[in-house]
Amino acid sequence: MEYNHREIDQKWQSKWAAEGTYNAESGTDKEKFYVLDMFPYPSGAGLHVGHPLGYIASDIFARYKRQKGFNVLHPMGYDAFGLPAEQYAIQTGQHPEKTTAINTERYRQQLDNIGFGLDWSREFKTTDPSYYKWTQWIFIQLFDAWYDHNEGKSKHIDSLIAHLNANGTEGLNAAQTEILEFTAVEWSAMSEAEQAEVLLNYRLAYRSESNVNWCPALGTVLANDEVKDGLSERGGHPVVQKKMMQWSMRITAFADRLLEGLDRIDWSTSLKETQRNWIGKSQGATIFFDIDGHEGQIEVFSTRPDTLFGATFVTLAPEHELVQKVTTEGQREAVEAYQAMAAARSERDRMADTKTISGCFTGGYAIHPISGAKVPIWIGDYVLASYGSGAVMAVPAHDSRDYAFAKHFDLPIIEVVEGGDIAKESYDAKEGKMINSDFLNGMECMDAKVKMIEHLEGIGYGKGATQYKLRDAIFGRQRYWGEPIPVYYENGVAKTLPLEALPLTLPEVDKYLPTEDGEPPLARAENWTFNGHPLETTTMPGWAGSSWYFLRYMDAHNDGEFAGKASTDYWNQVDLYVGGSEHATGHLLYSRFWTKFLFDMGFISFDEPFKKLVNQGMIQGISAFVHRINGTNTFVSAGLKDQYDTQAIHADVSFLQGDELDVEAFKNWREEYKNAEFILEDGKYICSREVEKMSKSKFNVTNPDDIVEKHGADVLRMYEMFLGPIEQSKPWNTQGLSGVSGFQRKFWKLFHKGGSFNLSDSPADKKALKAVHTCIKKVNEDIENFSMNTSISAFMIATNELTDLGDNSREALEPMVRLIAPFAPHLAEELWEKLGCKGSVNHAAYPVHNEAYLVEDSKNYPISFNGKMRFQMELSLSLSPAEVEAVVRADERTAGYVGDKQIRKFIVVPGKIVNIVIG
RNA sequence: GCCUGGGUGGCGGAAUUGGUAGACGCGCUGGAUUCAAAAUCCAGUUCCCUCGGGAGUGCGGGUUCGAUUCCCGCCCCAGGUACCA
Repeated sequence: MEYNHREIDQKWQSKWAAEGTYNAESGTDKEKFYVLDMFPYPSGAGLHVGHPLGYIASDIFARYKRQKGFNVLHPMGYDAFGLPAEQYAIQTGQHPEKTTAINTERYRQQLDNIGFGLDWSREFKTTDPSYYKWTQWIFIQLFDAWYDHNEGKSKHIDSLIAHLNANGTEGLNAAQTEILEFTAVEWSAMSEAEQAEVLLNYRLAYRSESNVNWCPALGTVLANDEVKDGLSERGGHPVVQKKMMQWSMRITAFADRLLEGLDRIDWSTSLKETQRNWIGKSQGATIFFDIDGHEGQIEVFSTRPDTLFGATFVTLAPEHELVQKVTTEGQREAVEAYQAMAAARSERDRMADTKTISGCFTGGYAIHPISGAKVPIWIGDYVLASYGSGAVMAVPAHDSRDYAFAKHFDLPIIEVVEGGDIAKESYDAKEGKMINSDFLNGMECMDAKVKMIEHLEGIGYGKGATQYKLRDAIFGRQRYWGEPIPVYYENGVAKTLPLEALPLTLPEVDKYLPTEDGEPPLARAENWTFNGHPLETTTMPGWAGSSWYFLRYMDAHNDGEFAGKASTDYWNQVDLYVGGSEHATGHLLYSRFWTKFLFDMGFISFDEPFKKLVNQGMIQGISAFVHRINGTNTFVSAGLKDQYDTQAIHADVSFLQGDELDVEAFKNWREEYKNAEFILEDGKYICSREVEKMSKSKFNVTNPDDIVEKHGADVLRMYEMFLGPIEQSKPWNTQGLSGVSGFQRKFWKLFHKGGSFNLSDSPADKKALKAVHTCIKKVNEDIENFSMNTSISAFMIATNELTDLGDNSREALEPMVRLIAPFAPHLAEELWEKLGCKGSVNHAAYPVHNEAYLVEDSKNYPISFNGKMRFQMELSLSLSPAEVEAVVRADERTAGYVGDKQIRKFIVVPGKIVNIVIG
């Protein structure tokens, strides 16, 4: 009886859907388990075999947990706002909502084909107004909040207003855009507009004039994580710096907590490290230099205040506000020329070219805060205006950039930490004894750092300080296809919409492009106002909707709250989150930020969203190339291509049988190849192969639908797992499927001895039970460790052994059905039904191994003979070393001699193995 | 440059705390079955070799009775990040 995968897949998928087999239970006293996949952006290209890899792994885990008796939440939805749908809309005039609906439909079909155990009753798209109503609501909560560093948490803006009313800024320790100081009286005297302006300085969602990454080609601003190497992540267009009025999120207020939280979650070290680098905490000191002949001071930040005695000049960023003041008449022309040049260089040029040293002397001098020496003030574009105070004290002996600068402009270099050879290069290491440093001499430099900070604080010329690389996140986008920001402007003052007015839905526009005078597309909408006041025209970035979606699944249809407290308390953190590591500095950081905020405000009771995170690797495609001889329409087989001058062209992998090209199929592919000639080797045309990213444009895509159609969903599921460790990237190879397909057939045959379903009720063979329980043990361990690839091997081994033994007892085979259910749910359901068992196998208890079936008889065997002879004995696990020795002595062969050789030594590993060295 | 991860057959990849390296699968070779092919089944498959063995987990050392595993020094690959003071 053959396994008909088409019929069986169909039968169970409909049944699951009809019965809601995978819907999470409500009002249960079972322990919960929340498994989540990073929801997809439904692109027009549909899914390829790489996309479901993580979904399959999480599905196996979720099914396993369900069988272990947990109430499992495993939902799915779509992250549907974003650029591709909008760009398509710009080109075709079609509303992005329509494109999104079509793509979503396609994704759903493809996902259903694979037989995922998902709770579709909680499905939503981030573009649903019923969802983004609450994204907008969260924005309003952020607008109505500030961050109190004294208490280390976010608080409602009313508490800040109360503080300002009573004390002004006295005693205030808030996260802020710029440092403000005023009294309660001054505060009260301000107009409403002035007060609103001041409050924006503290709000967690705020509007300010700031330097942004502007992408002219896309016509929008981008967040730091959306820019790679000075180009936009999407499209690869150049990005320039520009000052603009912008909505931002004060994520920097949470920098320390975002770092600290990493210690409490189970993520990969590399991912945590990526986030730590991105946050970029440095501890050091702020140091003040008086300016020779002028009022005011230059503030610098240094992680090495211990080297202050080695500071021989000060460098300001070209844009630094003090440049104008310190520049002498004689240097003014040169300085202005340098500033102009630096301003003309784009961020990208500046980054690409870090070798060229450039700078200019201002003519002014700063006063060394301790020695009182005059040190020259330079400007140089190696100093970034946006980090720290935009000024550095240059210590060329112990900083490689300062060293290069000093060498280039012939500035003095003073060694203050022993250990390097400063004639050759700077000594940047943070170890060594201090020299040439007055009261620090002889100290270890890290001790000297502490001492110096104390000293500076004592004389009022500096204080300990911490800097972060992390910047506030730009939140507004000059685009159509995003959540409207729920803000209107009354006499120029930004105000948020009341809850009754939400959702603020996207208006209809005639075109999805900016207006002629550069306003965002929403400005095209007729009557884009609230109560007669103009509404904000920028929309939210792609990461807004994905920063809290895991909470919505807990209570997906709640119209009165983003999610009810009872639901969020029960489901709590996501226990297992599976997705790609490319979201390390975007989504995964922003959702941690929003979670901490919602926690502070008491809306949820946990402050880290994802307890355990697994990053799945990418499945690559193996592209095929044909080689066309330049200037001809003749193609030469791969083995002969070096004899010609050729160009490699992608050929569709579907034309290949192994590495051999189906020449006819290729000829019919495109008009230009119709009359192509082929130079064969051994009568075949062989293509060369290369592993690349799987992509439509490389013609190396495998569609999961085709695999499901040919081999069934279970084979696809098991093969994707069998491919290798989940975290690793690996190429897709369709050939390998036959192994898993053959396994499935063999497994099915175990239950169909003699052609029809046939199990014996006699007791199982002892060896069969051993094979089954070995498999149970291995699979349980593998799933817990998330290494499902070796589970498939374990299934294959057990199946081969059972086939060889010819055992078809119910006792041995019934547990195998429950065991394989998470991997091959359709197969398992079918067999479960044939076994006459009640209910879905997906709710049947997961098998637990019985140690008694696994015990080996102890045995002795020689492992090698190499000058000395060694015996290795496997003994009972419970023996002490002394007992082991007794056993060995009792053994005839080891009673002092083995043959004519005397025992030299026992090496006893307690509890397991004894080695006996003989010689 | 810095941080993180990783180098095992023709390929994907296995190897508790150090204990017979190469499980499982693909591919390949030979055989059975077949008019033939596909499918299926059986046997073999790390490399070298004089068929008795010898070498072998990126390279060079070390610890150990014993190292893919632990330590030291290199090389290479992948990802992240980059004038962040």
